[in-house]
Amino acid sequence: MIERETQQRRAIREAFTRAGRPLAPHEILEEANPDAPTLGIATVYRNVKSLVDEGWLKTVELPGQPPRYELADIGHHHHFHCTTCGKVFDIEGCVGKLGALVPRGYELDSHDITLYGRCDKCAAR
Amino acid sequence: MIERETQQRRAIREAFTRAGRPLAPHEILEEANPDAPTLGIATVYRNVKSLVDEGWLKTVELPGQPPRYELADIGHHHHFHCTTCGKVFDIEGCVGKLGALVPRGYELDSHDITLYGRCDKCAAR
DNA sequence: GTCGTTGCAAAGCGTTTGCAGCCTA
DNA sequence: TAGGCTGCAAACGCTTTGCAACGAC
Repeated sequence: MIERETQQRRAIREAFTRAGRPLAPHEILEEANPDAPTLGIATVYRNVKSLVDEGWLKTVELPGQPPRYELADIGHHHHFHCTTCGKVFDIEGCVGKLGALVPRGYELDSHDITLYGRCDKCAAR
Repeated sequence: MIERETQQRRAIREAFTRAGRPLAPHEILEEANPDAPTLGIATVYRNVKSLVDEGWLKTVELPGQPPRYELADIGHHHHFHCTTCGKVFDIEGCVGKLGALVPRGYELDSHDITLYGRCDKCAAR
């Protein structure tokens, strides 16, 4: 599908490896700006889509938020959404016994957990 | 703010008490159609907004989904999203020890848990 | 009869698509 | 050089807003 490694595509990849947290399309644009000042939002959307298709990125959906994306090679984890700065951070670990919550007759496949509060930088202020 | 109890507003209220689950705007339109066949989507949005403002409804945000709404007077709970029929159901109970997941320096305020799978009707097929 | 509310249509906003020119291979 | 990729602008789908007509009080 994607066959060429362009400046723009490289800048988008580096934005993710540098950030180390899930990025929304407009955050990608900002993060990649030093490497690719003329990068357009349409190019961000197109490259993100192909990077997800080829398994380099995965989609991170949080309640009430536009989709973000992060490197696909990190394992099962959840997310912390800072309500002050708006950034999203990865959280390690998971809780057990979610199956106990499911009503009789329902079949559980997977789950999402989102934590809300203040990140270390925002809490320190 | 809202001063009049119109046919449309009554139909929207009844849609929620009848459904007993979170409803998205288009689901409200369908559910209220028997009571208010000419109901317009703009009216749904305006009434939902005012019902949230006055505390009769609350917003239910699920990952990757448009906002839904449900009666505000039900307590803390989470949601089950059926990946077959697309409907959302309330789940009672909650897990503990989420605080243990939070990194040092972060402050936890609240959380969302979303379960995915098949509801009883879809699982029975 | 007043004036808040409704329904339509236009405006917004974020995302996707069409197309001519650019640039990687 | 060829053809995939980019950037702009138009198209889209969902939500919000403007406005004239309607209807609750």
